Amino acid sequence: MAVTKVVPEDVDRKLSEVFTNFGYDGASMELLSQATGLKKASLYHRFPGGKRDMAAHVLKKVELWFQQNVQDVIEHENLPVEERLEKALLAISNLFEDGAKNCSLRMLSACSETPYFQETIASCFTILSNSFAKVAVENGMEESLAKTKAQEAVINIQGSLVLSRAMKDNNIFQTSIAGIPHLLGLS
Amino acid sequence: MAVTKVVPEDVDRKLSEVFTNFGYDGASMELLSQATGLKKASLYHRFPGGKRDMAAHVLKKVELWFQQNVQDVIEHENLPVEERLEKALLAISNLFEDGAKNCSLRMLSACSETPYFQETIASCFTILSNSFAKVAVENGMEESLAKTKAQEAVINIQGSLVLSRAMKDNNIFQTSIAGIPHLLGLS
DNA sequence: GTCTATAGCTAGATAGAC
DNA sequence: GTCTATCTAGCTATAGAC
Repeated sequence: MAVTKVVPEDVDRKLSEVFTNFGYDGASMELLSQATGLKKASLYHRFPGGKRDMAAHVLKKVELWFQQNVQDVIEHENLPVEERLEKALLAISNLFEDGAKNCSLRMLSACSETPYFQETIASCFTILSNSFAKVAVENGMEESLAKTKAQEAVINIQGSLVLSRAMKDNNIFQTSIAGIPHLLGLS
Repeated sequence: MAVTKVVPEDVDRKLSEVFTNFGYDGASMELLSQATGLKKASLYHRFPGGKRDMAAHVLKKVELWFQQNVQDVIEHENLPVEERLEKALLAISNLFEDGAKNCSLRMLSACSETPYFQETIASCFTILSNSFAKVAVENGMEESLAKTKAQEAVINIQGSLVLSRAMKDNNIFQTSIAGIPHLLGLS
């Protein structure tokens, strides 16, 4: 019998880590089992659809994270617009560990099961882009330009993460994040 | 017996396609065999180190491609600087099929074998970045700013490819490519 | 240099005890 | 709800004929 209970949030976090570090095909049931501390049969009990269910579940959690830590912060927090943006960007920096961690969205957006994940992945990018656009508009930028600049900000995050890890230089990511307020017309 | 000879260039291209579409772990020997038309034992004859050798070989070809189609074009072609940049950007657009195709560098930069590929992948990004910087400097931009802008251009290419495929909208990639001359101080 | 055949292993997935 | 034990299919890789 298990002496320590397995907390669901810990399981979610570990599953996310394995998918993010190894990709969908690289994340074997064995790795997922070792990381969570749950035997394979237990994982299948929680996720009857197997790996695909686990990855879909992880992505739904990521979507929720972006809603809470980016969208809600920018739309509903009682702070000046530049501080709401800073708070969201800080959360994003922490999520990606200043450029040291891969993006789960990207890691799961190019595998054989991607069609099952595509909608949630696109939703995450849309949340991010719409939130950035809201900041720019609130600061006086014209709406269609704001949408363009917001998409550029999302592109900068993804692109700089790719390069940071390929070049082993987290400054690339950090510089890109630091440039987003200016890109959106702030400061 | 084989009626048609297997041309090495075709094998290289097919190997690249499978790794680019499925990633390293998703590219099974069976898929690689079917795509090239060579049986598994024949692939091992050509690449004694197996999949790792194949991926490393593919990446060396990609590096050569960037040297010939970007670096050499920008450094040695007898054309005005803006036309050399346009030519290189057109080659890049074709390489990624206007945003419809994944980037092999990115697909191979996050798997268990990545340490063996890291140097070549970083070299490709460096070639691209240095070439863009050269364009900007040639056009009068101060050198350290040129380096920053060139890196932004590479980030835009990678990031827009990620987003284009996640959002199923090739315009994202095409718009990013179209913005690179301006980013580097041209037009 | 390409093939057929197969070894040896690990993958994802399930049965059934507790 | 977690476990041990196990199945089958697929994987990487090799042996040896032609």
